[in-house]
Amino acid sequence: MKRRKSANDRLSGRETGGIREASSSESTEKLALGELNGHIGYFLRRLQVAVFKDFIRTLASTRLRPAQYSVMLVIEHNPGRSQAAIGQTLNIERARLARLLHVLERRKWIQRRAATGDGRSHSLFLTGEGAKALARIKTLTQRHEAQMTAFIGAKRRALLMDLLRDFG
Amino acid sequence: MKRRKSANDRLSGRETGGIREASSSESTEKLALGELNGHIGYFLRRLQVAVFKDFIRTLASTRLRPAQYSVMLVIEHNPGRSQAAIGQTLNIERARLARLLHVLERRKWIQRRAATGDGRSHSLFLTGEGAKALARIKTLTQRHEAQMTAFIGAKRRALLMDLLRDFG
DNA sequence: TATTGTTATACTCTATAACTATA
DNA sequence: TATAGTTATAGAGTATAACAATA
Repeated sequence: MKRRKSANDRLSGRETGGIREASSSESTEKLALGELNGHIGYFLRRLQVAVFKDFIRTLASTRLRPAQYSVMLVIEHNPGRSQAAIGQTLNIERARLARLLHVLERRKWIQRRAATGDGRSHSLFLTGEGAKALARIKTLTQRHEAQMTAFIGAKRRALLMDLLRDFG
Repeated sequence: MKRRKSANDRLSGRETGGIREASSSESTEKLALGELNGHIGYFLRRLQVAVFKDFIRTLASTRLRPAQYSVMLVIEHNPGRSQAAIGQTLNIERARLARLLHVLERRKWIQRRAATGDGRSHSLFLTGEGAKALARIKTLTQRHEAQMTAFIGAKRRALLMDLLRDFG
């Protein structure tokens, strides 16, 4: 296979805007990985952590976590749906989603209304303030995604997306 | 691109040995993801979580977490190295690695010895018991990886490995 | 009985800071 | 001063269990 030497260079922060900020003094000796080389989970995890770190750093000013962002997006695109539906879509456990929504509610970015027809359900909506905040947030997440495309390489990223989408 | 319908079927547990155990009664309605469709981090995370869940389930009898497994492997393949070297290799923060090693030490699977030449360092080794346990553990992780190959598809897995290895 | 949402507990993981002992 | 390792704390994410209200 073709191995892009530049990928590891960028990972190490040896180029501009690298993900890790390894100082040149720090001895970055890498040991043998053994059977880890045969585990796809290991490599999936490494890249996922790097991508999430960039997301969190790029969105730091908003104090919005990846999971919170995904919930706001799904509410925006599916207004009025229940917590159960959101949780099933994003694989977020209902207990965790309840607390996550409380945080977003405290920031006045989302709103719960009594669901028509089922007294147990809440219908979820973005507030006007939440929609405005999300628009601003999207300019940051677009910047994040552009950084990831530069980091991974446009072609490699497209290939990965095609391979990964099936499992979303 | 070719979209393997069977991938989502397996994800939903509709085939034998599926990853999720969605009962057929449970309404698995998926909502629109919006801009999430353009974020590679989202899809990386989904698959990584699925793979780690299978790892944890397959190794449940050993109560060994993915991070602990990776540390034991790197110690096995690099006996006598310091905690700093292990941590740098696996991107595990030193404070976290210290506690993780205490757990493995309490199970008598690893051993710290005073490093020759630097009084600050510990040299890390597997114990005989640890090496034996790791051999047994590897039969389980091989089973896990075989399950992942069946889940992802051998060809797709190979393509992913090639694309992801660059960032490890 | 089952589902929706809530609260609570426990454990893992990540990120820091402060500390010691050595270099 | 800097590094290796330790301890502690705080927050996020995950996994359960128990509960009230409703279906």
